[in-house]
Amino acid sequence: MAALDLLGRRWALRVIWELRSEAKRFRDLQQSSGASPSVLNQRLGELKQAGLLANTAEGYELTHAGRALIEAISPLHQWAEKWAKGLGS
Amino acid sequence: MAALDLLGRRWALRVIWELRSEAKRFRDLQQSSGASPSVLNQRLGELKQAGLLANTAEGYELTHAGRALIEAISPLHQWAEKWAKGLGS
DNA sequence: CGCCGACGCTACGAAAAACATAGCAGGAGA
DNA sequence: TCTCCTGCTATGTTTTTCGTAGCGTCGGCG
Repeated sequence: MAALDLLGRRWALRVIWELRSEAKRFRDLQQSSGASPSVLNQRLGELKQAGLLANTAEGYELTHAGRALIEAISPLHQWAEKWAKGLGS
Repeated sequence: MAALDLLGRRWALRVIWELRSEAKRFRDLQQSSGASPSVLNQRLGELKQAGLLANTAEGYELTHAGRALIEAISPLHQWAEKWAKGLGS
């Protein structure tokens, strides 16, 4: 899983996740994710170079590869929800 | 995705991944993952508390919840392989 | 008993990553 | 020109991770 080197970095998966349904602007990503601008910019650069997202006129949005990643993450998301509920028990 | 707070930390997913097929000892995990003992111990504590793994007589191994996570990660793994190949093009 | 190795883990200082905050440069509109 | 929004950078501080060394315990084995 070499992809973990990229996606394991802080905010990387989070940014992808934030863009799952719509394009967002730099400052919006900053707010909704909570990352500081320097790191956010760094991650955006890395993810852009990895071909997962692109900066369009509407802001940052996922590429085809990025949307494929979202689908691959979907089971993980479902697991996360179940797991979060189970923590209280 | 609150689970990202836990799994997004460095080595967290990696440790889970290393345990996917068999139990491993502390030092083995250290070697195969590459994490330093202090962080590894920290992550192991967090993951243990999260109920994803346990320290048995055979070493660290995944719990039921941990194995469920592995299954949830599986599509991500497949995506990662395709993506890694596509980077060269 | 004493010695040895493997075990999980901790301590320590150094390096790297992420932090919060302030501010820059460019473009659009009034 | 003035103002606002855009993406982004600069700075100094805090947090995280790193690399290495070493501790305490336990089970064999002589």
